[in-house]
Amino acid sequence: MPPSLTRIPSDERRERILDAALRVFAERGFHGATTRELAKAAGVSEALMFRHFPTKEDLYTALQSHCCQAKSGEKAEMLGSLEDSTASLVMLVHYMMAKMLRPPDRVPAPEQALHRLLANSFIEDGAFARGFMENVGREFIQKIESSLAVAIASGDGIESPVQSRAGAWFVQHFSAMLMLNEMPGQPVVPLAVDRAGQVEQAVWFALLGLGIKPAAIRRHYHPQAFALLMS
Amino acid sequence: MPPSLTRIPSDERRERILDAALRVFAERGFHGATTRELAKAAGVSEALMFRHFPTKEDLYTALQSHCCQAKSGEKAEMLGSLEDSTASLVMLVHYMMAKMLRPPDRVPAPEQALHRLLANSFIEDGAFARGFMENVGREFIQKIESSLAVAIASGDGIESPVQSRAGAWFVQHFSAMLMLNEMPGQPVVPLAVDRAGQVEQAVWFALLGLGIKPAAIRRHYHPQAFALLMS
DNA sequence: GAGAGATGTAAGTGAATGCTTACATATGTC
DNA sequence: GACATATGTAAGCATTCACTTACATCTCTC
Repeated sequence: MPPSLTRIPSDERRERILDAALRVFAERGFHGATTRELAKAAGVSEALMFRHFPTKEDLYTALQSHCCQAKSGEKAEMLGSLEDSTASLVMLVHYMMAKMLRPPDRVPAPEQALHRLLANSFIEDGAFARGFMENVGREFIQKIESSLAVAIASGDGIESPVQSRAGAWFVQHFSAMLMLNEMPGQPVVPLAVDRAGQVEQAVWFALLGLGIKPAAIRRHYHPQAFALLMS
Repeated sequence: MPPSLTRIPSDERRERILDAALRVFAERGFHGATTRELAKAAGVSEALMFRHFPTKEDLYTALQSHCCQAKSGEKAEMLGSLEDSTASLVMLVHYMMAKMLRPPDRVPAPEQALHRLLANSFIEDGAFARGFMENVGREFIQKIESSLAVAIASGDGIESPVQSRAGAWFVQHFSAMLMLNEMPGQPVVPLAVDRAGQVEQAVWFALLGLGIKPAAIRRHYHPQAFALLMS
């Protein structure tokens, strides 16, 4: 071993390789990424990379489960401290839309890379996306679902054929597609001139779709206040 | 030239290669598809394929513009014969959702392949998806937009911050994500047990999101009748 | 029927790809 | 301090890749 390169414990090296692989796989896709690129991005030789991950495919799947574990349980505390109410529902929906409609340069690189991996999974067998949604999205969905049920019971929302569970996933799907739309450098469909108005419209669309009454939305949703709160 | 293979005019051969390439590129992605596979799927030698399309990338982009032209103007007449009204809006939204929520084995293979190409484009630079949306989705969006405006003016819909244009795209985004969700063999998020109920809920969500009043939806939307009409 | 040009293929080409081999250095243990 | 083991690399290996070359056959024109 050349003395120029620091000696590093095995598991830490493993993580560094995974971190680098996330970037490369996200940019190039599975087939587009070469093992040379992957090794170079991690700052190691191919041989060492292949010692940690016997095949390129092993690295890819290891990366996927790594992402699932890393993100899991990140915002459980925030959700736990939130009561089930119309206000919470409005809050959650605004949070989702604002997050998904961030301009691409405001999205941290690792998060963007994760999004690309997820999008790729939809085109492949969907296994990664399925696992990710189950581990990470579930609490979020459950919170929306229970808040929606309370909102309807309290008279803030109407009874409609849209069941709470399905409605919660609809909101998630809708916001995911808003993000997908912005994933290329230039958005596929340019929605509006100003981001803030865009978020506000998306929030209204989602809340109305869930059956929340316009009066209740007006009462609970103050976009500019929310924007300040979350920046 | 071996006598076993029929001689075919150049432009027809070109189309056959494109048809085969659609299948292969959709299944494997750009980097995953090899020129051998592409040629074999088209039933020609690589050399001939390269005579028609100088590089693999040329074939890919030619395929994309081929798809745009092929689909364009397909249902203009149906949309043209539709008046701007709440009924039309309900009809259009149901049509979209029913179409996007078909079980994968009921979606014709070329259409499914096109969807995969589109999804890939979102991960890449989005240029193909952008072109496709402009050429193909525009009329649809415009019809939803104008019908929505009429519905609101007639009192069937409320005035909300969601503008007609944005709302129309929201519906399109929402339905697109429903389809993406079903694109892998097994859906990423299993929404409901029965398809019909799933479509009905999606339609309600979209119409409510646009600001259509529940009473108006109930008046114009009769899922089972629509399902019969369209089968 | 002969020349021209289009349609077609078999058999490569160099370069790149995923992966291995052979070997060197560091570290912990007794 | 020497042995075992883990960390690391340089230099390939066989294969596959996108793409060419050289050549054969068909069809149209005159």
